[in-house]
Amino acid sequence: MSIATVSRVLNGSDKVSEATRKKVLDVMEQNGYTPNAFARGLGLNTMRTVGILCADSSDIYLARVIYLLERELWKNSYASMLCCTGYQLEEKENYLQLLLSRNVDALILAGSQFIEDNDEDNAYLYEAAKKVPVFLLNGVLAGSGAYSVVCDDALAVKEMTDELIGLGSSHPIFLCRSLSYSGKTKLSGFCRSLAGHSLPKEGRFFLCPAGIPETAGFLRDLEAQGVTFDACLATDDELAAGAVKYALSKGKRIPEDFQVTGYNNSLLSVCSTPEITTADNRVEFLCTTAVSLLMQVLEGRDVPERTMYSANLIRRATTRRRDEGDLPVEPSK
Amino acid sequence: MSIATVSRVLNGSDKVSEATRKKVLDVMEQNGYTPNAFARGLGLNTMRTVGILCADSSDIYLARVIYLLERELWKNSYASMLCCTGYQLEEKENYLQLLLSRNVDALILAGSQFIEDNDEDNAYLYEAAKKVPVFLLNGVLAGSGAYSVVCDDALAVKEMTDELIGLGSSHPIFLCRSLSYSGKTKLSGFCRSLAGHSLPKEGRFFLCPAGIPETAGFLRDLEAQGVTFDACLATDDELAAGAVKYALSKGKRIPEDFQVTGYNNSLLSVCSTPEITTADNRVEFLCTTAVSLLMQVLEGRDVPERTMYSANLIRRATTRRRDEGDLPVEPSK
DNA sequence: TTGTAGGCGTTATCAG
DNA sequence: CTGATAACGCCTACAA
Repeated sequence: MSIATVSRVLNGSDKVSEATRKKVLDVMEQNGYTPNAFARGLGLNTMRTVGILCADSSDIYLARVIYLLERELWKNSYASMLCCTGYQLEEKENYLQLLLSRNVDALILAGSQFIEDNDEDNAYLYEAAKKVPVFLLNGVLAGSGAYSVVCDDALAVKEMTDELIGLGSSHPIFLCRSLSYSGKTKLSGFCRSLAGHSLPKEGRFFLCPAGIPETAGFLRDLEAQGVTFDACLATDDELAAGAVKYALSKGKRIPEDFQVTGYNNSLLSVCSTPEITTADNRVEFLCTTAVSLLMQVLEGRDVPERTMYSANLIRRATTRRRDEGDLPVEPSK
Repeated sequence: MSIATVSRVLNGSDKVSEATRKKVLDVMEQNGYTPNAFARGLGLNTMRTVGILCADSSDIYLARVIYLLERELWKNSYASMLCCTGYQLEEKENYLQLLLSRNVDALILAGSQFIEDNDEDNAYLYEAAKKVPVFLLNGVLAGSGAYSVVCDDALAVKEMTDELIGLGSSHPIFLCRSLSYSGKTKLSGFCRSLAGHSLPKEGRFFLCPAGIPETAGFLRDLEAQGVTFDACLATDDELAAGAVKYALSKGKRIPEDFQVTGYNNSLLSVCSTPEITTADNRVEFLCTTAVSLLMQVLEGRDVPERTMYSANLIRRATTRRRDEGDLPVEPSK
């Protein structure tokens, strides 16, 4: 019963007789032996760990992404190292360095906050991608070497805008929290729709501070400043909830006087009253796909560097109805 | 410039001349050298990593806990290994084993789902606590060896119940998702209040399925079954939001006909209309305290095994007012 | 099928 | 202050 034999048992080698295997396992059990992970890592050059980066895991959407990623990785016997970077570029770089210095097997960047406008600022991502597989969720890196899985947000927003306009809105506005990759993508969908309806896009989109009451206040200010709007397309459900609060506070009827759409089909969309029409961007699909692709990459297989899928429109009470045949839909949470 | 010197530079030893230190750093820079974390771990017997266990990181409350813990640990240069165990005992044990087998420096169990009724089922926690410091957030282990930081939920719920009754409710009910440690604690506060007002507690508390529409449906069923209630104390804001939906669907006026309180002061409490009266259990305080204590334990210092703090009542629109002097309060998110 | 021995990349303990 | 050198605990040819 040498050290080597123990190692073989540990690694499930088939070159061990059933008898000794059992004996080894017994002894391990009795002595409460746990192999040293570091030494193991040294030898195998991996600890089966992937680093997950996100700006803020307390965001209701990202929280769900994190959860699903972790569960999926665990199924493949990978552990997850979570890093909440915040929104500062420098912090993101620091965290990424940390992860790399810990020899993670791969990186998953959750959320579109990781793509900077200035491509130079993405250099560290390119560098990282040379060392380990890097997966971007809802973000695309130009030259790449990294993999990305993205939802076709532009299309979804375009369709939503088309629908709002079709339902009678003549002055829709677009509200987003920041012009991140996803913010810009969604905005492009909004603009495409406006263009298709020969509506001007100038002065129709706004950056809005975070928070539900803040958003409501922001819209009240907008109205006070003389901006006309009869519908609001928000880039997430929280903003949309704020828009709903705005309408309620001004005595506007939803959806008769004012229509609202959110994004993500989160709990907030059904917590709000009236319940919010939103886009379900299928987080579950996003996460299982990403992890599945990642596993393939780690096995050395070739996978497409970019996969895109589309969102589903969930019609609820903040938009008008053309017909009444629809069934109620559950939030994705 | 031997290997030993490099090591010393890496570990910031003071026994290196400034000249050679600089030279080493230069060479490291040029060759893009990154020390091997596993070998490092082998030598130091730590990788400065703590394992965070939670049942479901997509829960709006736990998500915030996770976020705050990670940030706080990172400030102390510890990385976080996240494990979402779900609610099955077996999975919890598996995850805990995984973490232990990876030689984490400590464990943090976030949420009260980790304390089982049958103390035998907590054996694995006691075992774990013998190997590394174990911190329980919102949960207490009887004999211990583990540390716990808990909010005095019983008191908070008692006060809320007292207040509802004082404001005219004669038939309050208590709604919770499960009889976890925290569920039971809150329930005890509820019962204490009822007893204080000579109200019977029999048939006044209920286990309610998850989900906002489900909760609303549950209350409608309850009413249909002939249960009388004019106020609902929910153990979290999601349940409370469901209760609000119930009242709206039945045309009850809030708070005149029906009062509601939530718990956690989460985004849901202000997303709902009307906004929900809730208890702020100060997650931030919880997390910073826990990590700070953990750091002390890791430094070998003695810290109390149990620290308790109290929640703040946040009065909003789902409960009646005695006086009107209060100021609006922001959610803790 | 099993045991032996070298190597993995650091840290830490000694001498110099 | 610096340089050998023995751990650290496991993995993996290679030998038996």
